[in-house]
Amino acid sequence: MKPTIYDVAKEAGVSIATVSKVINNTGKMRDSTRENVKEAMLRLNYQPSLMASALTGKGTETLGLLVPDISNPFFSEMARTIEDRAHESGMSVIMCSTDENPEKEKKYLELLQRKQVDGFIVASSFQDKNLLKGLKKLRIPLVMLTQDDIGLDVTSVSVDDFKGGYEATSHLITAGHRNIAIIAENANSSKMRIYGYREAHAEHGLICSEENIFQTTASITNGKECLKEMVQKENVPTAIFACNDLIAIGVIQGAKELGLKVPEDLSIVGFDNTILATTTVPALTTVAQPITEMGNKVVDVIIEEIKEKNRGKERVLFNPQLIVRGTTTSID
Amino acid sequence: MKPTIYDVAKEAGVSIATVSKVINNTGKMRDSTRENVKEAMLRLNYQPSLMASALTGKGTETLGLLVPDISNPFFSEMARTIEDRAHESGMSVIMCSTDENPEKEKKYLELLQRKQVDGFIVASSFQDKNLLKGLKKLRIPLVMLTQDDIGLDVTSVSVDDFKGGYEATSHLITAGHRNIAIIAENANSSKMRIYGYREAHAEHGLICSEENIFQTTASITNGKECLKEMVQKENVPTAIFACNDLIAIGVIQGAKELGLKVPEDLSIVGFDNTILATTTVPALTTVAQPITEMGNKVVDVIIEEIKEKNRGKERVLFNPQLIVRGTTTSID
DNA sequence: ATGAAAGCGCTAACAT
DNA sequence: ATGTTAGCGCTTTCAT
Repeated sequence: MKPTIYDVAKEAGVSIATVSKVINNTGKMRDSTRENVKEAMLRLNYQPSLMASALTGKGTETLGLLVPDISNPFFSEMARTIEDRAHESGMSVIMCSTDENPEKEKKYLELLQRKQVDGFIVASSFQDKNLLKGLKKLRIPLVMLTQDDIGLDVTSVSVDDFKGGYEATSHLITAGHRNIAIIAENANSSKMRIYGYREAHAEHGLICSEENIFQTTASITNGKECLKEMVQKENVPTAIFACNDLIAIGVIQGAKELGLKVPEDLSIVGFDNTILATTTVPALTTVAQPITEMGNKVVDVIIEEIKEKNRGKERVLFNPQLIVRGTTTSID
Repeated sequence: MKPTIYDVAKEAGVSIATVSKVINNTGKMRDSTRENVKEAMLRLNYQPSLMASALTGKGTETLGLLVPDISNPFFSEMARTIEDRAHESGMSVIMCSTDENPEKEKKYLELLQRKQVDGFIVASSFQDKNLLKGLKKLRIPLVMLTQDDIGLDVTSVSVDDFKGGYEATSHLITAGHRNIAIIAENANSSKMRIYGYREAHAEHGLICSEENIFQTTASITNGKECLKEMVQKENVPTAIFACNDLIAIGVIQGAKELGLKVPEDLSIVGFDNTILATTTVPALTTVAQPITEMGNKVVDVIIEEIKEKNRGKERVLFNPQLIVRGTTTSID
């Protein structure tokens, strides 16, 4: 059997209370006692049970991370930095992929609550905001990542989507493009990117046709489909701003299949700057989210909230950065 | 406060034992009682605490997954299928990236033990086998994924690396290549792939020069470096078998920088068939691991082991499949 | 400085 | 069919 606090107490010839104190580094006692107990722990290879201590009201030292899909490079890269930062504070992370499916969202949220995670990080899109309200009501720490909801009074860490959309589009407009399509996701972040897209047009005195605004869910296939749809409608833009790298790659591949040259016939800008943006040829011009900074920040923030339950809610906005690579060029 | 089993008992007018029985669907009781209790649970929005039940000896319904790096698409894709399959059995997954660093391996192993995970899945390379032996000694369920160690009597799920290496190399040899380099990882799986590479040479009556065998760790940069090294040594092969997609992509990019045309000047075969293999141009010829099947299997197996602790250890081998795409061509 | 004991929310053996 | 009760391994208050 694994040794318990009782075994250690016996081994060290003290009471379990004393052992508990050395485990938690609390209370006062003779140095020799402390050493004595420590040695006993070592001898028995004792590991305090987190279950038991969690039961007494202490935390589980576990974070719940809800993402749409961990196999999407954007989220796996984000997850990696979250994992590392969390471990620095002795926290581990349980990850769940929701597929943006409200049933799964509910299921995982409940599951993680039963596991008594100390806090939740909810990334990019959560369909059922009421579930989140439920968490708030129970005063369970929650931070939203890469999304924020005006209706929900919750701390959030995201990139400035408006600015990102604006810069991507401006880049294209400046390069001479006048017929620019945008392929967005059905997410709040995309909504802001669309506004940025509009703003860029407005600022240059251009009007943007509603027909150039497409919505889909993030995947290579859908990106490809979208482009084909444009071609069928015989309204092929000279440039496309895809609201994430996955879609952008779909567009690149679709272009290839359709015999369109990138960037000569079609310029493409992505969003996220995942590893995928560096593996295409030509490499993808994209709007980078500072994934590492954001991941670190979101962990810092959730840990803060766990420590002092009702802190003022902040909304942290990071700056996106346009990274010009090979998929965009000027025309005329 | 969150309702406890006592609250439910009071609400339903029964004892906590009865409530416990309906939670676990055990014991016998009047249907009306069961219904009555269920309604009480609903009314209070009661969620049984997994902490408490874990403390009484039941499992935590949590799996520990150790991978080298969750941000590597191969592992994130694998993690995704593991997560899904685990959830089907009501298990969640805590993921940890070890970076193949023995310190981290140790740290995470201990951490997860303290969290009392019901079992471990250890993927691709674990430096310190002794740690694993420790687990075995404590009779903690453990399954190795994408690696197996002859010395360790442990269940494993992997792809047939020998066969994979053999097929990748045969494909190249059949295409007329005679100077084929292999870039391997410092892992056991790569060892078998190298043997497959040798076997293919032998079978065709070819000798393979030791100078053509390179070892590195998986990353795009390292792939690039390796190719440059070859060029410096002025021994540029006509084909390279990279032991994973990441390295293969590095080689592709390196080739581009060096002015080598793929596949005309240099054929390249990867391994894994991750999403990355589909985003390069030309798309990467690679050896596919059946990620979904493997992920499902490894979960099934670990759950079996959790159920009946000492089962016969099995070694499951999946078939790799060569997927010919654009980075290989015949010469002469 | 150290220890005794109550309790955290649950399970399971044993009573009733 | 239902309830009583003794743990599970730990924290924490209150004594000593």
